[in-house]
Amino acid sequence: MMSILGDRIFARRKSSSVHLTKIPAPDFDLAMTLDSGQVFHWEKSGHGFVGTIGEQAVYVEQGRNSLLSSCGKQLAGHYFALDHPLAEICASFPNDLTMNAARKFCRGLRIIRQPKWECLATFICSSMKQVAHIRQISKKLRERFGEPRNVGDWVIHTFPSAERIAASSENELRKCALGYRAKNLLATARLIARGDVDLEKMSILSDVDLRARLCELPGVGAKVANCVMLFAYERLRAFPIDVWIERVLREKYFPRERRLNAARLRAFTEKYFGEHGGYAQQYLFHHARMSKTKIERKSRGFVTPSGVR
DNA sequence: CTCCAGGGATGAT
DNA sequence: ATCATCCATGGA
Repeated sequence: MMSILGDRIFARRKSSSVHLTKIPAPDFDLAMTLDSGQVFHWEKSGHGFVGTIGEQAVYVEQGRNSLLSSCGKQLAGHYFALDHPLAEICASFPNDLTMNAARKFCRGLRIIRQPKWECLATFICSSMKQVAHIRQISKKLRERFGEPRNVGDWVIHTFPSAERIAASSENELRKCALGYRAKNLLATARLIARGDVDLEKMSILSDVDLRARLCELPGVGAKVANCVMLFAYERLRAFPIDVWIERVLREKYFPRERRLNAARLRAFTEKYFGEHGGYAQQYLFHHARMSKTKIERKSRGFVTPSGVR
């Protein structure tokens, strides 16, 4: 109760005490981008969000056709991919009812450029977890193992390095609500900390080779590999298929179609959604997720009270 | 309370 | 090569 009130006052003071630079950003929706399930650590604060870009703490806020940022234009512009030709990208999506609805709903959503280790580690923790849970895990990892940084009156934490995680223990990681994922995160962190795997050098690999190399890491399968390729390696063709996307594909693109395995779904998505398939996937994912939670909220008011039984 | 979640590794057909 | 099970956790 006290902390909630304190946070609000804090936020207002912070947003007025930090100097913001204005970056032209037509066709950009900050809130949609940060709430679309591609990045999990940004927190609402005042009229904007507080988070980290790499090692730096940053406050960002939506402006009129612009992005207001406490950090340099270069850093924020690159992170939020303001240079992506969004109109062209959206125009490359297939022209069908499902895709058109998602494209309209997600206007201004951009695939951002995340640090590779941070993105990989977060998605290793994402398996069989709801977005809200992933946010909690990310926060706990940062608060326990990351380094504090200041922005305005706020203190937030960087995402811990692979070396720091590697120096931890499975038991310690499990305190961050990781469950069985702790072992995988620790094993992958150790491979990277030891130098057996160099995420930066893997940038030169082709899509096929990069995916294969990522899948060699403990806790990384096709889905997580595609997320990391899309969100950290700027492979805009990578098409992660999770439970939400699979549901959309089956219901909208293969209604009443038995015998649909992972291989056939993958073959379809690769040829149908094209060179920016990852972008299309993110639009479909966010639209489906927002639509369902809205329906659930709406129907809840009409449901008979629980406890009747 | 039950249900389910941005899955992956493993072992059985 | 496909398919079934198990794995921890907590918000809805």
